[in-house]
Amino acid sequence: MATIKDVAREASVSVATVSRVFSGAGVVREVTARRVRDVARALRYAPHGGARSLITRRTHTLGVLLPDLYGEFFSELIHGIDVTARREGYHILVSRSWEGRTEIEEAMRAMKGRVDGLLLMSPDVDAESLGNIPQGLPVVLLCTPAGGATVDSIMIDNFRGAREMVRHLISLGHRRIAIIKGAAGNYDAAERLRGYRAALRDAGIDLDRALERDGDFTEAGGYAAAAELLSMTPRPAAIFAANDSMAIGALSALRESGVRVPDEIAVGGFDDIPLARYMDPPLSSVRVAIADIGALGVEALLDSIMHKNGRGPQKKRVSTELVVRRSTGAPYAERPPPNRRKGISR
Amino acid sequence: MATIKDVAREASVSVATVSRVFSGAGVVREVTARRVRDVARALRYAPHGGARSLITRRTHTLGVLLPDLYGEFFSELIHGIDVTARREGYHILVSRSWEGRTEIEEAMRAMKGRVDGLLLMSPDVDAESLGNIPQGLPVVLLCTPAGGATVDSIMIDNFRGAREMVRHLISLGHRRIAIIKGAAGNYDAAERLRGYRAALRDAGIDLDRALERDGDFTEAGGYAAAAELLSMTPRPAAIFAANDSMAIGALSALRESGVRVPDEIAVGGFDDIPLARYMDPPLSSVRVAIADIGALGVEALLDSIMHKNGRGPQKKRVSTELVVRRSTGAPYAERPPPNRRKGISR
DNA sequence: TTGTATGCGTTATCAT
DNA sequence: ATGATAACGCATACAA
Repeated sequence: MATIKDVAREASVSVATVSRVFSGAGVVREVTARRVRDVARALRYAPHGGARSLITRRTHTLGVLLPDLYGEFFSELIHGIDVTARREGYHILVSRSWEGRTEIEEAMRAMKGRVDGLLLMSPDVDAESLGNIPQGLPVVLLCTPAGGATVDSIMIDNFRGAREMVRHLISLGHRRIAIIKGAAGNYDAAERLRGYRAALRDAGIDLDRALERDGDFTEAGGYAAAAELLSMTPRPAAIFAANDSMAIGALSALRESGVRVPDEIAVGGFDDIPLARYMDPPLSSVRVAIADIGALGVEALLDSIMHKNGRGPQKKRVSTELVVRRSTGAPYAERPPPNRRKGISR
Repeated sequence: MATIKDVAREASVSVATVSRVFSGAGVVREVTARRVRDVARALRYAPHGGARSLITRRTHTLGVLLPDLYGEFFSELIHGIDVTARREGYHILVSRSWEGRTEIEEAMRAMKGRVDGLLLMSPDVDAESLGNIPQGLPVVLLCTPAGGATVDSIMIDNFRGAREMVRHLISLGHRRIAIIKGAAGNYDAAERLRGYRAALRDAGIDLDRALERDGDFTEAGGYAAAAELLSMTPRPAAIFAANDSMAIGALSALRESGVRVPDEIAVGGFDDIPLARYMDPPLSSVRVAIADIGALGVEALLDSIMHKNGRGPQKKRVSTELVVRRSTGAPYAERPPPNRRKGISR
């Protein structure tokens, strides 16, 4: 593995000159630079990133710690991160965070000296573990309640989104509106529940705890909760699921019971994953600009890296948009337009 | 940002001792180790990964160069890579490869000294650009035709998969079977076309170039190609799309024209993306264990990293499995079972 | 325009 | 069991 010394020797120059050729800094006579480059190519030399960053104190890499990498949400999120980071000349070092605080802190430490900053999303992180981050490592939290910690964060406007969906359900004339809640202890889930309740209260509808069913963000959970709701008398007139996966599970349960959607029961979800518009009937949902979360996170992190000296913690919030489809009675069938996204094979 | 020296000074030991405590190598008296760890915690010290790898010559990081990060295919692929890498104690440094050879080579050089090996997937790479990789950097190719290059590679068994799907179509009694081809110049696409032709030839059916339509792996492309096929007389009895996205586009076109599937025209896809079973009718496809591609790639790469000295290039091939659903006349409706995958929100 | 020398934070070698 | 010190590969201040 050729080093800068090998190139210097072969090209009959000093290592400083080789360095200048590759780093772009300083001035080198064109003919010299040319000779250096030729030798480098012949030797298949490339500067050693680790060594370089040791002295420049810049890795041009962003650490990304996520709870999982699976499914459409994370695909979209990573895409948003990647595009933005890339535009600024940064690579991304991805890692799923491990379970529990200890492991997350370990993962964060492992990134020390390999990244210039950290994008962190984890249900298990709190202010105290944030206090254990290697000092001087900028961090931006993604969809992670800051818990009083003084770091930047990007959140989804869950409250407004949920409230808007439930208001929409109310505007359709429904009053017995059920919710299938998200995972217990989850921040987004709690906020969506809060939005649901606020909408009902604003409309002067009494809250009914029997209409608030537990869920876990999975299809199976939505299926089970919907089955329970069907056995109630009177049945709810509408169901708001705290995410689309659960709404899809609920749709399955309703279909199996022969309940027509939206005629007998209206169903709304949250997130607007691509699958939503393919459902039968197409699922109304609350669209979240997931990629924006990543993009905003990167921007905040880069900003934090540049202006290390305090700039108070910045909290940003990505907004949502109600998407009405047939499952809540949109008058016309929405035909999924041909999707311009590239196919799976490349 | 505390360094090993700071810790050594505060704990009244030498840097060597601190190093031993954190690297686990060598022996340190328990009481000493304890003192060192306490000081380290107080100083929020963590070893600097870059400096460490400079001398150990190990980064415990795998570079992943992909053409894109978008959609279900890459989500699944990265997941497979991540799980396997993680199990072996490796992080992954992800980057979309840039357009064209020059940029890819640049991206590969940028990884020098930051990763122990490279997982590379790119339509633009050839034997020559592989020759420009920083010397001594192990590489494994993913779904990338090796072009005579002497490196490890993991491929999909496109040929067998396509042949099996077309044989299935033939077994249904169809003889006029059309194909919507994948992107021009794409290796997987070419292999799937080859499988299609082989199946027809084996059955003694003459090839008809008019039944081989151009496609590009997108829904829109599938839609357009299907529309063209519908205008032919006589119409084809079945359509094999070289991936599911195009099959989904084709399904849209058929539905708009009021053509019943599978009664009037049968439709099969390739890849078996999650969406396939949600189609109406559910789409028959060729399942590819995408995550396995990533897993096998990581294993091959790790093996290559360990046994640097030649071991000839290894070529592996992940197999496929025909999944018959209603779009090619599976007798009963397959109801999507509740999906246990986690929801989009976490 | 180019070369020399120093240091980045760590581990490894060799003493003690 | 612990310490002193030389690498690791590179960038940069300073000298020439």
